[in-house]
Amino acid sequence: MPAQSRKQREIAQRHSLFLEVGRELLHENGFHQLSMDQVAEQAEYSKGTIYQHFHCKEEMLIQLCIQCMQGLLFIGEKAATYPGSHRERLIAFQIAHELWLAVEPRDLYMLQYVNVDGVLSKVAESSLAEFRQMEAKIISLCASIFQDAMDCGDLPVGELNAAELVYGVWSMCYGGQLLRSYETPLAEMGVSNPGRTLTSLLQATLDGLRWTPASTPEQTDALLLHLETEYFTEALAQLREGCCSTLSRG
Amino acid sequence: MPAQSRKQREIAQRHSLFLEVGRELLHENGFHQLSMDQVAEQAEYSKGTIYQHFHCKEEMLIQLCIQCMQGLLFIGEKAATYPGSHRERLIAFQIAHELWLAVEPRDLYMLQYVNVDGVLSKVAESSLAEFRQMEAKIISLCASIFQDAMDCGDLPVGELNAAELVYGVWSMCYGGQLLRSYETPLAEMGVSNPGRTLTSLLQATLDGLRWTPASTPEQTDALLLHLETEYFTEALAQLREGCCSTLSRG
DNA sequence: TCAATTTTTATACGACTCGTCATTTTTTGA
DNA sequence: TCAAAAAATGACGAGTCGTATAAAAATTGA
Repeated sequence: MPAQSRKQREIAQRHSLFLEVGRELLHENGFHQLSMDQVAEQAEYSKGTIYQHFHCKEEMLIQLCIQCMQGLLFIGEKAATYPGSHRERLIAFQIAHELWLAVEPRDLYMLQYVNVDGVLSKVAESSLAEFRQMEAKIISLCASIFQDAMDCGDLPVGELNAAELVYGVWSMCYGGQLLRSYETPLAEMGVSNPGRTLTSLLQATLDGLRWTPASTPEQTDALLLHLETEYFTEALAQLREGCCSTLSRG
Repeated sequence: MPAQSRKQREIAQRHSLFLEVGRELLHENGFHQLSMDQVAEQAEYSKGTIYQHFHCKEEMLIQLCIQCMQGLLFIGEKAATYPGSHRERLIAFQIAHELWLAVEPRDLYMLQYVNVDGVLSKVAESSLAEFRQMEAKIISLCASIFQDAMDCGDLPVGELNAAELVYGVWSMCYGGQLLRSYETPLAEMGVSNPGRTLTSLLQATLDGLRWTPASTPEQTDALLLHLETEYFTEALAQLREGCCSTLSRG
């Protein structure tokens, strides 16, 4: 007895197809301009069929976001198990975030859409729960790095607890990526490499928190090089493949 | 000869009325749900008249954003002239940002809407120019604090230039406020006072950058108290008034 | 094999929105 | 007062979402 019948497999495949088409159209035109009729046409199914899979446009969006966050969680887990100091793990986590977004920068828009205009109030309860769960997992993954560093004494316990530190780092990463996605001319301002800027600033913050050992620019450069060209390459390749294979082409 | 004729004054007043009505409806329902028919009805004018003032919905949004940023610039200038150390000025700048948003938290949504869905590509060129100019002014205001601190030796010149430091701080403030505006349960996570968390983290970052004198939690508390209950009170009152007086009631 | 039943797909439709433009109303100036 | 100019109006076309009904296809059972 197969785990899924032929019919069920077909339905699941269609679901993936719709998501993939939706993702592409969303990237091209934005959420507001995304039309369900267009998705139907492009996927070569009727609108009624689409609405059997997603009871509203917002539901489609949140499912795309969940996919998106699964990718982030995947590479975040890789970062959290980096074989090095706790400090290196935290930097790896930030870099993971950077690299993940670099795979498909337009995904960032999805995460913005989903948080405005009452989108979350329209989606299915189960989808919202899954979304929140993904969020919580990523947060706790990051928090565990801080907590471990405190437990082993690398990071002295100060004013802020692990959750607060996560909030701060997350703010900086997320805000930094949003600002880059906006059309504000950062380069003209004098910010030539925003990702590297955030890493340096994060290192400064960790120094300020008295996280030992302190950082040097040379060490940071070496770590970044290693992470970007070696440690994460396989995970990134999987991520890229995962992105496209949701269509289950071929 | 009056600077403006009666007619011109009437038109300007109507313009303000439309913006005010638009702002309220935007706050209530979000940008996508904001209907120009509704604005027309609420303002007791016809839609055609509205469209004489704003050639599209997006144009209305960006004008609201410009108003919004004028408020931020106003209180930011107050922060940048805080009579204290450069370091205190920078903290004042962050607090100004916090207090400004506290006056009308829903304004943050506007600043998000305007940066997605190709809104900026639909607005009048002059509006976009004004928007960018406001942005640039706020950025350079913040950059000047960093630059002054470097010039006088309080902040050693390191890896990052003033613009890059602004980018980092701005990322943290903006990202932090967005995360708060989302419905993610920060309090449950363990972040009881996000604003204070960011200030502490900013202080840690400045410590890490070797900005002298170093901070202590007690000094920070005292500074915050002074800023929130004394230094900014008048500016905030003006901001609140400005918010409502755009309608030019009475 | 073939009719009855169930499931799946397609599409016409109502309700709503944006932005336009011909028509109506108001204002201006002789 | 009254004609010309300016401004305000709202019906309209085009396009969207989500639904509900009709058509088609697949499955069943004899």
